[in-house]
Amino acid sequence: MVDLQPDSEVIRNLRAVGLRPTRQRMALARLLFGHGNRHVTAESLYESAQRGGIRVSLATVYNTLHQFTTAGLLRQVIVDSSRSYYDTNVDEHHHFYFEDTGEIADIPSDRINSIVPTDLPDNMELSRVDIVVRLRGTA
Amino acid sequence: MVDLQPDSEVIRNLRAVGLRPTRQRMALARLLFGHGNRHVTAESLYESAQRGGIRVSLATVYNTLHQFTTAGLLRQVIVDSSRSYYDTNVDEHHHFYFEDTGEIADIPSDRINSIVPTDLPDNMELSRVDIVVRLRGTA
DNA sequence: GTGTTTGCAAAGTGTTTGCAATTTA
DNA sequence: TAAATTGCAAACACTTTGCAAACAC
Repeated sequence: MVDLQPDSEVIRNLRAVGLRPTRQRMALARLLFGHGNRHVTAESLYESAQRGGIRVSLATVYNTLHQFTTAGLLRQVIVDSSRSYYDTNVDEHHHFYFEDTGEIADIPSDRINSIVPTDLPDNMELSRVDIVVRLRGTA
Repeated sequence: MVDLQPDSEVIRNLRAVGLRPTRQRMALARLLFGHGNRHVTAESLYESAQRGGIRVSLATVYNTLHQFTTAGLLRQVIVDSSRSYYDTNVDEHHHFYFEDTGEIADIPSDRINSIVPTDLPDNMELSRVDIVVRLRGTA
């Protein structure tokens, strides 16, 4: 698996959002943004890092996920009341959540025209559709 | 505030789902189902109980929420990745989630015809709409 | 009386934080 | 070298669990 992002680009992207390009942040940025969309938890990203031989603490993974989210590089996905998931796709879109495995997949936009999609992944049945309209007080 | 449910009815309803009508379960059932729809967390229900002079432990509140959910009397609402909310309305419907206060309100069904409701509560603005299509493996 | 349920306290899980050591600019 | 970042371990919030005492039937 080739990593197409040169250091300079990763550095530039981090600087662009006001974050110092430390070894840990660069490595995590590569894992997250180097190969298409990902859906991660702190734990899963930490494991990816370990497998990739990246020395980084779990605390730093948590901090980095928050910083990237605040910077708009990641978006939190709420599908489980006991774990936080993060999505590298920050565009407006929705998700399949596989209850059995805890995995998440983007719903292709052409399938979400009706709220309840009729075209589900193979061997999967609908558990339920959750729609949460999140509000905040006006300024 | 009058409690319209006679003991016999609460007992019958609990028995109907295979749960012994203990003092704690009856009292929690009254709190939950006695006065229209409620959206609770373990902590909020525990506080309601305390305010109402009901002696029940937090552990029992957790256990009871699970039992009621398994029995189909409650439904879990996933809006926060660190707390579990339960809704006494188990019919298909959706929610407003007030990020500032952590409160939940049902979305009146006539407002959810378009995915993004145009008619929001006063002084509230849209943070975002989360749609999660929850799937499980076929049998 | 027998099996179920409760309450407590301890343990568990995911997450955050204080702070000294390290790294970046 | 000044400020930001890291990693560790301790602290945290929420939730679950083991087990003896209390309760329901």
